[in-house]
Amino acid sequence: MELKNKSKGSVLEKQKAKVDKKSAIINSARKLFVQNGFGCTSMREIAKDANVNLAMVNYYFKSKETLFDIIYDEAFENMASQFDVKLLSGNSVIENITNFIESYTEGLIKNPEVPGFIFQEIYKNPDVVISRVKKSEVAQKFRNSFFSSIDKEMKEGKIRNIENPVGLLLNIVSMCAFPFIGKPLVEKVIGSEKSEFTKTMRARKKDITEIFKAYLSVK
Amino acid sequence: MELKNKSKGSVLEKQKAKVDKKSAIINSARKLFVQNGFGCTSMREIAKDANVNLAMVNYYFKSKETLFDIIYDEAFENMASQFDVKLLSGNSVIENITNFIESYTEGLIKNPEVPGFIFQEIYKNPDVVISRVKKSEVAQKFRNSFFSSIDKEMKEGKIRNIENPVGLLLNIVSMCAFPFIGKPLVEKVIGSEKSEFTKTMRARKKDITEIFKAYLSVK
DNA sequence: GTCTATAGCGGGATAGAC
DNA sequence: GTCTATCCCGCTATAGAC
Repeated sequence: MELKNKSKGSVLEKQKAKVDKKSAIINSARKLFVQNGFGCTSMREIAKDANVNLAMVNYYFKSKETLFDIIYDEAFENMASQFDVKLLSGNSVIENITNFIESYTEGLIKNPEVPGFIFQEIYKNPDVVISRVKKSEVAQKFRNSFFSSIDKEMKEGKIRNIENPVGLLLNIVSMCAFPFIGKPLVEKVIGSEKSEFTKTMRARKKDITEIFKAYLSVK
Repeated sequence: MELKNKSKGSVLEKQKAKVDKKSAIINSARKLFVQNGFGCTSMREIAKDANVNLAMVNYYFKSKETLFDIIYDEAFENMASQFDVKLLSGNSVIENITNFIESYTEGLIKNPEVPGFIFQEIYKNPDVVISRVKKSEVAQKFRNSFFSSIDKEMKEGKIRNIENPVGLLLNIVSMCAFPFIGKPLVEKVIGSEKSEFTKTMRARKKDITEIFKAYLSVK
């Protein structure tokens, strides 16, 4: 009779197993939390999806909240990493806007489920999102560059008069992010092709940039 | 000794109580479903909030799903009722867009929680939303009017060339609806004043209209 | 119609053997 | 580290007394 042999491996094998299980849990948690939100995802589901014993999930991550926070943090990291030096190299309002739309859209294409995920949880804790954005150095630098370039070019008469620069930024973000929040819906409307969504979002970059170019150029 | 007297009223009183309880349940259900979504709202919470025995909720509404469907339907009705004849009276692209932004924004101001609510549940069942929009007669008529006016004015050279009219409509909807989906966030950013949000959203109507006027006029 | 009580399930978390 | 078994809780829904 052969007995269960699972705990007979070397120390090295155990460590490897540890890493594998941890990341398997993370992967399943990400998938399920993003899909169904915090409230509609159970630890049992996560364990099953990760092919791991339920007790292991609590062993590695202490609680459901802890695990969720890791996934939520990760989502922000993924988006933030998209905003790099390129974003800060704009020398005019139009350049700033063009760079932003480019970076933001490509970030969303790489993480299409992130906005929906973040907004799903926004109602419970809006402050988490705000503090995250405030912490981001790139976001701060971009804001400063964006608003001061608007100020400057308005005085020079290069662009139209903008009464509410924050509103302008909100409008740009709206156009970029909205289709991703409503992705399941937009996909249905566009058609069944899988790659179609990405293609459409990529094409939108030009359109959105064009809209704001036209708007700003009217004096 | 005075006994409990609750079931001693006349038939008329009972009917009144029935209506009161029913609507109390509906009101609490709306509040909680909209706030927390289907998964994170319990029948116990609803009953407690409505000051009604738990069994009564099932007695009147059979199941949680049934109750939720009523609230979801209601949300669509509220938005749809906003799109009336005014919306269909546009004789040009600009008029159509102006009317749409006006109607849609005012509808959202009256039901600010609706977009967040609908989007919260979109991931589970996008088809529900699509079939609802397709059913709406006003929406269909507006679409036809909108697209044919674009076609006409493009040929006449009155507006710029629009390669993707659906995308244009998506952009308009994006700008109008996005701040409402992120309302808790936007409110924090704008400031603590309660009426400030509505004021800001109302002011945006002019800005958004202006953006598309500028965009369309560039040949 | 109204309530209490409870069936029956699934949730998060942990104790304790190995 | 790993697993089983279990605690204790809250959930939806309903049976059944009044």
